[in-house]
Amino acid sequence: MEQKSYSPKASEILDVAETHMRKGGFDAVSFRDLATAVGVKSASVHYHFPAKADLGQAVVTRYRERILEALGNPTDSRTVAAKLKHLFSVYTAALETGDSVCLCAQLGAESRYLPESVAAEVELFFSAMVGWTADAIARQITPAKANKLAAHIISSLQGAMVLSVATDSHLHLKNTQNLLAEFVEAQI
Amino acid sequence: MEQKSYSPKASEILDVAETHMRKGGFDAVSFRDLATAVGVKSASVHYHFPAKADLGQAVVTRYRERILEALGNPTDSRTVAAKLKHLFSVYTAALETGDSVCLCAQLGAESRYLPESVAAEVELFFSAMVGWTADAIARQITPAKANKLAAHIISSLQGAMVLSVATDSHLHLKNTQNLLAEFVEAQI
DNA sequence: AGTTATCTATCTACTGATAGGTAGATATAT
DNA sequence: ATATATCTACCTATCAGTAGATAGATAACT
Repeated sequence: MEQKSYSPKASEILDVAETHMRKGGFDAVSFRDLATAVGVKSASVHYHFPAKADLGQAVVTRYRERILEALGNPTDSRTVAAKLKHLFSVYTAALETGDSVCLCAQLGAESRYLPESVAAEVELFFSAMVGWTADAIARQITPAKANKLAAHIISSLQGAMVLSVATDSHLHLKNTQNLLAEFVEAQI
Repeated sequence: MEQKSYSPKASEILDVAETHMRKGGFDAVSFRDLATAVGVKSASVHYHFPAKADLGQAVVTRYRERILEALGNPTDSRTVAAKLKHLFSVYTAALETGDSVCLCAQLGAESRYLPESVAAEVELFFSAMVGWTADAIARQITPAKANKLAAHIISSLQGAMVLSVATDSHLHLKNTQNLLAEFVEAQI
């Protein structure tokens, strides 16, 4: 997993693109708007990211790498409860910085209309998140059971983000986290 | 809740708009595409729905009415398990007919970029769904607890739809339904 | 000389929206 | 019954704005 590095301007472009994409989806981002936001012309944005699919892919890849790095090692010595709490805090922070859903909740929903390369990255994000969570909760339970529980946890968190944004009440995410914690405790 | 009635052509337009909107969001629908699909000119689509916000609002309203009608009375004599099973079947059917997420998972994610009137309808959809579910599971538990549990159920189902579409594996929805059923059973 | 990062200028295609017109059905008034 | 008016559902034609993308020039740094 070599972390690709971007020039300062390219990073800036990715920042703006990510923010807009999270709020309005892939089509809510335009080369002109990006260019204006970072102080260049649209042709220069094409220089850094030749086609829009390249831009989308870069945004999602960087997003995944950043989140997974923030999550840390799922098999370290922390307790299951502590890891779960950490996972929750990452979701809460994502919701609060920007008042928008997870990038991949947005793009995942419109998966069928995305360039294939972008959709593949989105799928990879979800696999990685479920994988991390399964590793984090694996103890006495079987791997199969851990996987199912992990998929449910990620699904619930993603959905709760959508409801939080759509109903303008961030309590939905908190509520789902509380009930998930209770449920997982009983399962492990 | 007076059910608004549309002319055959207007209904046809709403059908196509709903399908496209579920797969690609609000901006994935264009007046020209709709017109071509139903065999008229774009100006005629504007005749039925003057502005795009009107179209979006109509699509969401009709969607909510249809789903709630399919759900039936949440306080009838069926068992809680039977009602929950019915709710699940509505979600499964929605996913399978069209291989796309719930209309409001899509629009809810991009809530901040929608015309206000459309966003309000999306919010109403979620309120209605949580309300129905809270009524359906209310028994010995307090209304406050029923509401929290209901919100969690709807959140989880919405998120599971997103993962199902994004990872192209409808098992996510089934998995979440299984675990939800287990959790709710233990709570009531 | 080659690479990097930008520019100007332009292209085609598409967006939502509007103005103004028309054929045919329906309703009202004489 | 007949003439007049209104309504429905479409049409043609057009608008200004924006989309992604490209060609070719320029300047700076290695």
